[in-house]
Amino acid sequence: MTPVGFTQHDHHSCIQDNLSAVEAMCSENGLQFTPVRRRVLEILLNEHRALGAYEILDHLRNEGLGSQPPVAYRALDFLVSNGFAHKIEHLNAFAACAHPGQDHTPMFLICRGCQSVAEATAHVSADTLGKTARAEGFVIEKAVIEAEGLCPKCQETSET
Amino acid sequence: MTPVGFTQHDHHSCIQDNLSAVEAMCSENGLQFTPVRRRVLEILLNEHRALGAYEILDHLRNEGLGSQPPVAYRALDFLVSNGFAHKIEHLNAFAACAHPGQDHTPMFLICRGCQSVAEATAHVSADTLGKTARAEGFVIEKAVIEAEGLCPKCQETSET
DNA sequence: TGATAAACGTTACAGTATATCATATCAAGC
DNA sequence: GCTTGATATGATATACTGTAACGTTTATCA
Repeated sequence: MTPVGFTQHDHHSCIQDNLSAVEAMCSENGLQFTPVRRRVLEILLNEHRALGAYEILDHLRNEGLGSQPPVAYRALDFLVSNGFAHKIEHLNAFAACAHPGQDHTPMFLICRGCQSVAEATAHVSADTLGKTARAEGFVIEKAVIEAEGLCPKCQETSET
Repeated sequence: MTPVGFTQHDHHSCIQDNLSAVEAMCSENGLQFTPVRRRVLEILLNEHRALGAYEILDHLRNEGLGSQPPVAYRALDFLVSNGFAHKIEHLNAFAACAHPGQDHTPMFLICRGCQSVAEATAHVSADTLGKTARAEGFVIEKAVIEAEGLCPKCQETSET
C-alpha cells in the first residue's frame, strides 16, 4: 500500500514531528489534545493513508478507547476543524495533514490504481480560486481540491 | 431557495437549451437518452439546485418511473460520466451541468447560508492543477474543486 | 429473426453519518 | 467544600448514502 506521498521518507520521525507540532499548537491555543484525539491522529499518521471513520473506529475499539461511531467522528471533527487532518470527500475518508499549522488549501492526488493519496506540497494559491469566486460575489471560507488519476508507480504498471 | 448560480436568468429557456444540447450530444455519440435518464436531468434542471440521490428517487417514485436506489444511481452515473451533471462531493448531491458538452473542470461555490450551489463560469485551467501534479509525477484524469462560503445574499444577512 | 449488449426493476445489504440523551471531567467562583 | 458551566465522552438508535447481484425487458445489428 503506497503511503501518503509518492516518495520515500523517514516515517518514524515524520510521525514524531507531526505529533509534537500538533501538541504545541494545542497548548498554545487552549485546545484539549485528549487521549482519543491524540490516538486518532497517531492512527492516521501510522497508517499513513486515507482511513474511513469505521476503520479508525475498529482501531479504537481494539484498544478499548470507545466503540461507537460518534467517538471517531467527534475526534475527526476536532482534527479536521483545527487543521490537523483533512477529509477526502471523494473517498469519504480522512488523512493526517502533512503540514499542520500552516493555513493552506491542500490539493489531494488520489490514485485510482493503488488508492494511495498524496497531499500536494505546492498549493494552489487561494488567489486563483478567489478570483473566480469574486466574479460571482462569493466569499470563500474553505476550499477542497481533489484530483483523481494515476500515481507514478501505477502509470508504469497499467498502460490503460 | 436560491438557485444554482447567484444571478437571475430565464429559467425556462435555460432548461430547454440544456435539454436540447444534451439530446443532440447523445444522438451524435450513440448514447441512449432514455426516459429515466431524461427525467432525472429534467428534475435536476427544474429544481436548479443540488439534489441527493434519494430526493431524486422520490420524484421518480411519485411518477411511477422506478422506486429503488439503483435506478436513480444508474441514471446519475450516466449523466455524470458523460458530463451532463456533476456530483458535489461535499454534499453527496448532484446538479445538472451548466454547460454540457464543454470539457471542463468545474468549480462549485457552495453557500453555507442558504445551501445554494453555483457552478463557476470561469473555470480553473487544468494547467494550474496540472503543474502541481506533474511535480509529483501524477497524471490527473479528473479533478474536483469545491469551495464553501457565503453567497452575495447571505453576506448581507449574516454579519458573522 | 436470432444473438448480443445495454438498460431497467427489485431485493437485500453494506457503508457513512448524525441526533439524542446520559455520564464524566475539570476549572472558576461562591 | 460545593455548585455551576463548559467541554469531552459513552451509548443507543436511526437516518442517509451507495452497491452487489440477479432476473427481465428493450434496443441494436448482423
